[in-house]
Amino acid sequence: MKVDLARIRHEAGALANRHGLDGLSMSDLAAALDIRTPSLYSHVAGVEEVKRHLALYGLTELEQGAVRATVGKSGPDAVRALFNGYRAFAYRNPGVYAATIPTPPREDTEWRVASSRLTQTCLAALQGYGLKGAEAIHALRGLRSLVHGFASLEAAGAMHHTVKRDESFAWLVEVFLAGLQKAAAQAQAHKITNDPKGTA
Amino acid sequence: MKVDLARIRHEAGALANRHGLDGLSMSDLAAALDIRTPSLYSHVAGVEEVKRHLALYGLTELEQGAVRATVGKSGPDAVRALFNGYRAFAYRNPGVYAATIPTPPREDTEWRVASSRLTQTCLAALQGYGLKGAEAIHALRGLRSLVHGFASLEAAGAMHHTVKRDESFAWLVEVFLAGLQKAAAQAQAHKITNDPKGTA
DNA sequence: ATTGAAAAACTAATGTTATTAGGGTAAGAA
DNA sequence: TTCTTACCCTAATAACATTAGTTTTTCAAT
Repeated sequence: MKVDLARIRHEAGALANRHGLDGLSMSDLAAALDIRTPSLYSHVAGVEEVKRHLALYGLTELEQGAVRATVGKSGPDAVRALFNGYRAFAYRNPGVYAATIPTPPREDTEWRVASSRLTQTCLAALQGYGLKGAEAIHALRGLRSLVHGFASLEAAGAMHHTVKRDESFAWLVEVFLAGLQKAAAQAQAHKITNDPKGTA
Repeated sequence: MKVDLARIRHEAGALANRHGLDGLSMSDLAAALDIRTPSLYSHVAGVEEVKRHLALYGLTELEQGAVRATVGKSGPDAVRALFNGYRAFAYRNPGVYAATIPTPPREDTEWRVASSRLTQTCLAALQGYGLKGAEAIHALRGLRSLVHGFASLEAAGAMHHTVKRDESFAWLVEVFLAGLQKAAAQAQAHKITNDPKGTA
């Protein structure tokens, strides 16, 4: 069968999901594509580039999923939907998800763009809370820390009681939303205090 | 110089912190100890066992740090101190910290004990909120997800604006505490509703 | 249809790492 | 002092990534 980038990405993703991102090898990938290992180098420069393609794919999927999940929603509903979609993707594609974590190198514009698109979409989902400047960054980082932490502990097998994992995630999301609410209210109060007529 | 387990652990930790846990190799470790690679096998069974020792060390440090940080504190103060200590350790020892994440195999009692000791200490720090059953587990998982998520994104270089990282972490901790507070209050309310005289 | 260049496959070789096998040395207990 | 054990060594094997160099396939232009 024809070997192209799409198929490489697909098989690499499947392998990474099965054996872990670190367990992904050029040998296994070549075998899955039914060619010899060195032949892979006609298509990709090396294992790093394979992982880079996985990262691009994962970031795009996450971003599109986030858009689909949050469209037409706002406030807590949007954030909840974002959380659930994000976690579901990470849970179903642990290897691909892991590839999205490293920070792209400065010179890799394509990767950086994909990464920042996801960031923008997450920020958009938080819009309803009206957080400004540093607060918005804090919220964004909090959101990412929360999903990433939960998803990677889940993937590491740290959470035994299968039944309650969804419940725990939902609980944590609500905790976050409550805190977010409070932060938004305080920010609002400050603004009114400092600029009562909202003319700033 | 004499080679023993303590020195192996020490050098392995240093290497893992410098080059990442995955970058830790038997070759580098042997070189750091000034012996040939195969000689390492007189002391440890392989790279897996080296990582296991790192995990044991990391779990112990985290637990002792948590105890030291929270002693004499309760409620939000205890949880805040736990968060800060946990993150500080992960930040200063990214390689060792990464070793503490995988779930120990069923048969490895020592590792499992170290792991569950840390869990118990975290639970103890949350005691003040009086959460019962599933709620307590949710809170515990939430706490771990937050620190782990934040610490590993931080280690991955995901958070650029250096200045504000501490601020973001503090913000996230406060969000969690606010949510915890609310959850505790609701749990209390339910208890009173269902068993007004508290005789259950 | 034929040819000629580019793409993509192959074999062979190099270097790195983990690990095992087997042999020598030095230190400490009998 | 001798013997045993612990610890070091060299040599060898196997898995992997990658490079070099060659052949085959493909496909577009004649």
